[in-house]
Amino acid sequence: MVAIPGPAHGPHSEDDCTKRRQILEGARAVFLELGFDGASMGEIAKAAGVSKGTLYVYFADKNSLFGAIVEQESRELGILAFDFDLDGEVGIALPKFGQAYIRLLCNPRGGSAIRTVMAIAERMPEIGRGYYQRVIATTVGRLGAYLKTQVEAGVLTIDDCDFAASQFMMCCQASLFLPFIFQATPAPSPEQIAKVVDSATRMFLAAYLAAPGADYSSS
Amino acid sequence: MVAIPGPAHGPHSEDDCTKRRQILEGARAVFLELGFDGASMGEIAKAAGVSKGTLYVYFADKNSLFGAIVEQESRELGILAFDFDLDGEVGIALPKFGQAYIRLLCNPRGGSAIRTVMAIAERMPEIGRGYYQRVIATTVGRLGAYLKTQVEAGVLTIDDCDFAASQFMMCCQASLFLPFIFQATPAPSPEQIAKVVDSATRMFLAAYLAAPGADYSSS
Amino acid sequence: MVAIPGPAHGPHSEDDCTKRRQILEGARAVFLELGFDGASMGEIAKAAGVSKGTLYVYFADKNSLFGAIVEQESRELGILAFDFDLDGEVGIALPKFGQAYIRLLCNPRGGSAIRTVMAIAERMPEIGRGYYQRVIATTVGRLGAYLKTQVEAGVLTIDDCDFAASQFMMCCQASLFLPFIFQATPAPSPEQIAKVVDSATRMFLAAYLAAPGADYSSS
Amino acid sequence: MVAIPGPAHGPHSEDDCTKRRQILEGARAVFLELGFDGASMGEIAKAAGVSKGTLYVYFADKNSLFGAIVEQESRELGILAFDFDLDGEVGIALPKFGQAYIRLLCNPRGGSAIRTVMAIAERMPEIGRGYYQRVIATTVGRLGAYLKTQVEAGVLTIDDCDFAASQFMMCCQASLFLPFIFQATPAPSPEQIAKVVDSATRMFLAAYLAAPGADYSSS
DNA sequence: TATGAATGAGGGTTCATTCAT
DNA sequence: AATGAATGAACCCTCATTCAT
Repeated sequence: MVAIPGPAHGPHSEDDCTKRRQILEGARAVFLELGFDGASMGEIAKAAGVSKGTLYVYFADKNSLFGAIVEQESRELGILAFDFDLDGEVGIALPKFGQAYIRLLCNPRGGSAIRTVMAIAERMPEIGRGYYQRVIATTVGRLGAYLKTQVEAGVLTIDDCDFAASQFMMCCQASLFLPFIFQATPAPSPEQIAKVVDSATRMFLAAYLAAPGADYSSS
Repeated sequence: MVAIPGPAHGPHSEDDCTKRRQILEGARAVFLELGFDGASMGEIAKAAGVSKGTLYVYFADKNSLFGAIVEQESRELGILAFDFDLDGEVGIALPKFGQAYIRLLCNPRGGSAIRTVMAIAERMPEIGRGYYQRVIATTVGRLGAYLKTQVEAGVLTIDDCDFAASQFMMCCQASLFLPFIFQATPAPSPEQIAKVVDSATRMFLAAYLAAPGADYSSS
Repeated sequence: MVAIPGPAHGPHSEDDCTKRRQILEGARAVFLELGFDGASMGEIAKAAGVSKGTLYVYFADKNSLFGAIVEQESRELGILAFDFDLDGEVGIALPKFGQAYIRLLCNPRGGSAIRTVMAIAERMPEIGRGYYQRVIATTVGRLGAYLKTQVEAGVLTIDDCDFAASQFMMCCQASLFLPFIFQATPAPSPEQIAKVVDSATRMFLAAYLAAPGADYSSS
Repeated sequence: MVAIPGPAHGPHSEDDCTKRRQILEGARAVFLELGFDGASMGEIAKAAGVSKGTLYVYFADKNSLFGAIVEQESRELGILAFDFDLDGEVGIALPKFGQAYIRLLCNPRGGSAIRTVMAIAERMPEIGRGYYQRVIATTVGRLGAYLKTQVEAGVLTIDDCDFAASQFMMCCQASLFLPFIFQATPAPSPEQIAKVVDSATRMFLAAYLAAPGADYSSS
């Protein structure tokens, strides 16, 4: 379902990537704005500045092109997640991480991949699953690993670090993500984000800072 | 963009509501299963047991019909939110509320309204906004109001009760909602839900149970 | 692969047949002139005087429409074959039959079904087989049955009457059918047909008229 | 409509013929298998092992390439016809000829030129006409010439030798060619062919073996 | 009011052909 | 001469919408 880059499709001259990237860029814009069904190959071709036929030189069909977009998008986000600066003291690391995460989620540039993928997940479960694994699960794992170091350092008391990571990440979204995704409010400002993330951090630490009998992550 | 019930559209005989409701029911099933673009008026007519032409007697066009569905759906969910049993002690009320909320969100029966509306929110912002207001904001408000009573009763120490409500609700989703919506896992079991909600409750109370200097909801 | 007339497709009002026949007529003209691949649904719609969409109200797809044309055509030819006047003396009956058969085969009105079906038989074997059965085999069987009566009457001496029938029919085509089908000559005139068929008759009778040791139909 | 070999098209280096023949070979395979419309230039290029662009170096367009294929094919068949062993006694020569002819017609290897050309004859009459002249008419003429020698030798009594040749050839097809071309039966076995051809021979000789008043070829 | 036949614009896709390299 | 990337017209088919009944 996902376009395999390589010999399967697309020309192989030196400037392959130019046209290919051009198409991906146009398709990204159109798909993320209009969704899978709402986007038409004609529109995509126009946005990419190529002819409709050329799309099919590089991608087998609409599904493949969409798959490539999602894969690219999720790879980029996955990479971003790995760039998160997760060192040092929890009181510093958590807010930094949380802010970066929310900025990623509530990207003000047009078209939300997360929305588009959610939308299609029922009809194209692999796409949804793949995106979740590459973006969400990866990021949770990243934060979970950091939490684990803090547990081992005796700073935090957590039973299930990945679950706690997920709790923190969700908490950071409070009052921000849903209004944004439903278009009820514009993308949150850095200040809003900072405030919400700080509150989430305090909440999280109230629950998990090492203290006798203070582990709330399990029953 | 949303069908206004009344003189603008729809017949006015005695069994108006019958046909209209019949159509809404069919349209609901098809829209929530296939999304706005995936649903066709023919399919909807078949599901509703009426002719295609009849759809246009009651609704101006596909957009209007969709708007009516979303409005109905969100009104129903809003009502459900008001049925949440929010009395008594926080240690009891919060888990009950949280579980009901997650069950609502991660409805295992096919076709998620939340996904369908998210999907279209970029192209039809009023639809998204309306849904958010009627479902999410309402529920947050409901929980916020309850929290306020507890603050006034001296049980909790919270500055912004609606924001805290949102925090709790997001916390309850940890590890459940995103995998579900991305089709990475099946709908969570009641046991899973209970466990996650319990943890969220403990976290929430660790942060907000009334104690000197324990308010984390504001800077 | 063949359109089933009835509830499967097409509207069911009183003048069903009008539109349906209109479409079949247009499709017949275009298919038989241009062949299956050469014919476009747009062209057919134009020839039929309906919109492209309407074609799909009456027929599921291009294949079905083509199948319906071939079926109709072969049914008509099959009926014609049964109308052949096959009574009385062989010296009268055979030429009459042969002439009717060649007229049928070398129909001067535009578009030869036999050619169109031959053309597609490799890719749509059922279509070819069905046509052969309904048109050729039926006609051979018809003549074979007549020959049998003459054998039983002691007029002819034939071992395999259906094979002999096929021989006669092929003989009647000599110098007529192939040039016609390859567009090397126009459709033969009645006089040409009569001459060729008479010769075939004489040849046939020379071989099969009852006489001691005169059966040539088997080894 | 048919590519003229010479200055009009095609390069003139030493290995011209190599590439050209390579293309013709690939095109032959694809055209005869899929028909004119079913064959795509891309498929042909692949089958020929050259690039799509190269096809247009040697042939002006798809029509020209097809014309060249048919011309080549018909020339080859015409040559085959001239190789038919037509000497000696009619009782030997006729069956030999008939069998070779039917084997040629009912070629069991995929892709029948005769079908492909018939299919296109209405839209490209010159192609059909050319094929008929080069293949059918030539072969008829060849057999007709032989028959003439036998007439002159006093063995046969025939008025129109070419017509009689056509009669014999059609007779040989009885029960074989039409079922084969319509895909109603597989290609006939050598045994079936032999039997049918023998019967045709006996029939033919019954009609035309020299005897007082035995000429059936004219009125 | 309710129907469903009819429409035609637009969907994704293929392919003969061109042209810069 | 040979390539193959690029094109755009045309393909089959779907579907929101209209309208005569």
